[in-house]
Amino acid sequence: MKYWLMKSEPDECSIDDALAAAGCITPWTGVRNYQARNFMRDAMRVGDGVLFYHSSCPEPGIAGLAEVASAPYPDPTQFERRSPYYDPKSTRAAPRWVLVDVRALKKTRLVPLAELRRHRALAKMWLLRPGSRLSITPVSPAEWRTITEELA
DNA sequence: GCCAACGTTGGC
DNA sequence: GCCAACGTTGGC
Repeated sequence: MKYWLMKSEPDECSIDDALAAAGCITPWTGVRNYQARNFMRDAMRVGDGVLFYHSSCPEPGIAGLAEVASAPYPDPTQFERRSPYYDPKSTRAAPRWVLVDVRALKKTRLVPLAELRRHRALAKMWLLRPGSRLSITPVSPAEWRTITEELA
């Protein structure tokens, strides 16, 4: 069992949107970074814990809890010509981008980025590394414990 | 809207 | 394979 932090722009898909979706399932479309893709493709397992993070918004921070709900499969938006995520270099025979389904579990209080930064126990969190912009990052069991206790 | 950090592209 | 140019991310 592993843990992850996944960023979503609340304008696109907030924790409320994710909880309102059928079965609370959101296909995590639009990841176009190889490192983030590789985490989904190679490392995630159904049932892994997910911190649902709101980014590029007035109050960036952790907004909810979720879990990985599917094996990786090709991101359909890479084939959709009108999608902002269309990738003309990808083919159905050899899809370049994959995603997993994410099941939203609950909305939490918003834990702002600034609060995460203040936590000594979280000093090594990938999200907090200087210059880190990855939209999917691993979370250690200790970091997961610290944050979920913070939310309790 | 700014800008620093980072990833990708493409010419050579 | 190098590296300059360009695009994107995302906090502020």
